[in-house]
Amino acid sequence: MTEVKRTGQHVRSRLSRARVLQTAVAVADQGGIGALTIRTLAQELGVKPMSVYYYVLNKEAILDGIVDNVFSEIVLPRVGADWRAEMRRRAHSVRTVLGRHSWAIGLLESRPRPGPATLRHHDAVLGTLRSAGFSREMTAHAYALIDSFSYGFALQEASLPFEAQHIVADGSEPDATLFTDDQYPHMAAMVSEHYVQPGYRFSDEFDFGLNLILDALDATLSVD
Amino acid sequence: MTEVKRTGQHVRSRLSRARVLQTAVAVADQGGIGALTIRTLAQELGVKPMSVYYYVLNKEAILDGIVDNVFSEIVLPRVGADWRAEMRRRAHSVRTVLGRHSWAIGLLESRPRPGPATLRHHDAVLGTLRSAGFSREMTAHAYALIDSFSYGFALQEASLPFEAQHIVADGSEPDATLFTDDQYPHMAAMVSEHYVQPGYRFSDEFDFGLNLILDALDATLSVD
DNA sequence: TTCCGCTTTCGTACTATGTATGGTAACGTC
DNA sequence: GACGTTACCATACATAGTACGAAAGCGGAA
Repeated sequence: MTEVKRTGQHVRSRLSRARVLQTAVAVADQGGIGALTIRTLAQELGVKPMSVYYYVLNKEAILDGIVDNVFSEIVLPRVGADWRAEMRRRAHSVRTVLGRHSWAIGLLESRPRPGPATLRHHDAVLGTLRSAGFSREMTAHAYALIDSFSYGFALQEASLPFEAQHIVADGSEPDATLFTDDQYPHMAAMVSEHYVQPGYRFSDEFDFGLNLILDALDATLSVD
Repeated sequence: MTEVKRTGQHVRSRLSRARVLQTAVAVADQGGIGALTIRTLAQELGVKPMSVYYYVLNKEAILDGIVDNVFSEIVLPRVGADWRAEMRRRAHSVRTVLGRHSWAIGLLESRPRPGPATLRHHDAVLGTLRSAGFSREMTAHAYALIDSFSYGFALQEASLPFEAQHIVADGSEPDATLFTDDQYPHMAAMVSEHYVQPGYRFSDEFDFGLNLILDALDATLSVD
């Protein structure tokens, strides 16, 4: 199970906080956050359960840690560069990363203590907006708005009841009964006439919303 | 503990799916979602643990159910009425309700099967937008945008690291070290010069973002 | 009243999980 | 080689969800 080690030299498989967190992310990615238990984590690490407690205080600390790990995957906007391009790049990164680790979205609500990567991230966003000429007030506005949209979009994507896959892959219409139901006429109409239409992908809504927001924010800059 | 019952008449405390879910919401509101266990729930219902399984398939079903219960608290937009007023009213309701039951935000990600209240809700939103004159395409855009913002804002509020309470009530500055740190200069500046300033409340950002979004959506209507 | 069958509630017990407590093994240093 | 420090682990306990099947309450039929 463990690796060979030579005099004073560990060849591999040395535990560390970083390895614990990385592996925890991998486990959650694979089986959802519910699959992340101390025991599965230890197994994946090739180690016995109690060993992980040498590197982490408790499971809560692991959750805090992996959320911060996820944040570290998000691309940092470059302070001083064109703010729209940077904000767009970052927003797309948020969506991609939170899509890859959708369990992290659910963890956000209940984790009020940000880690270093999270702070570094926020710092870069604020810096980019400020250096673009936004006032402190407008920076706060823009920051809350862009993040709300990005997180909320990721949250919606994670909980989508119908996905292209379902609809296409599933021979039988998926819960069509639910939507075709007369109880929800507008929904039924939108689903049949728009959402399930060939070209439609919910993910495309991201760019629409983001552009609308960035345009409107941009407008406040030139007025100012 | 249980109530008196007369011949054929139960005076109170009869279990039911509705009562189970209501109580579950109450328990989660009080102690967080972590406090919601079958045993605490049963206790609160004045019943033994296994009794709740007569009304619910399993704990997952309870979680699905309470999320739908939360949605039922959100005010429905009135189809046909002034869409901006209705959307604003609904968005505020979303924020209020999700603020009251912030554990529900974390549950959303992982619960792709909406309940009846949720569907009714979405139906009303879609109907309101459609009857306001938005095309199907624009309705889909607007719907995704408004909801992303609302959910995301609630999510951010739930995970705010600094709250007026903390800052005011806590004699000792709360983790001021974190923010004053030179590592995060822009953040430190924004915190000290804006966020902790007397008049500032994060919750006010909601109206800014919402107005910006509604204005921009409105503009597409008149152009059309 | 007694019996019966249905609905509702519960007792017991098994498995999984987080983790407290205190080992034990490995390793660098003298 | 002895020893303190670091890294890992064995055991055990409290708490979780819930399978399984029994019991208790009820309305009506006999």
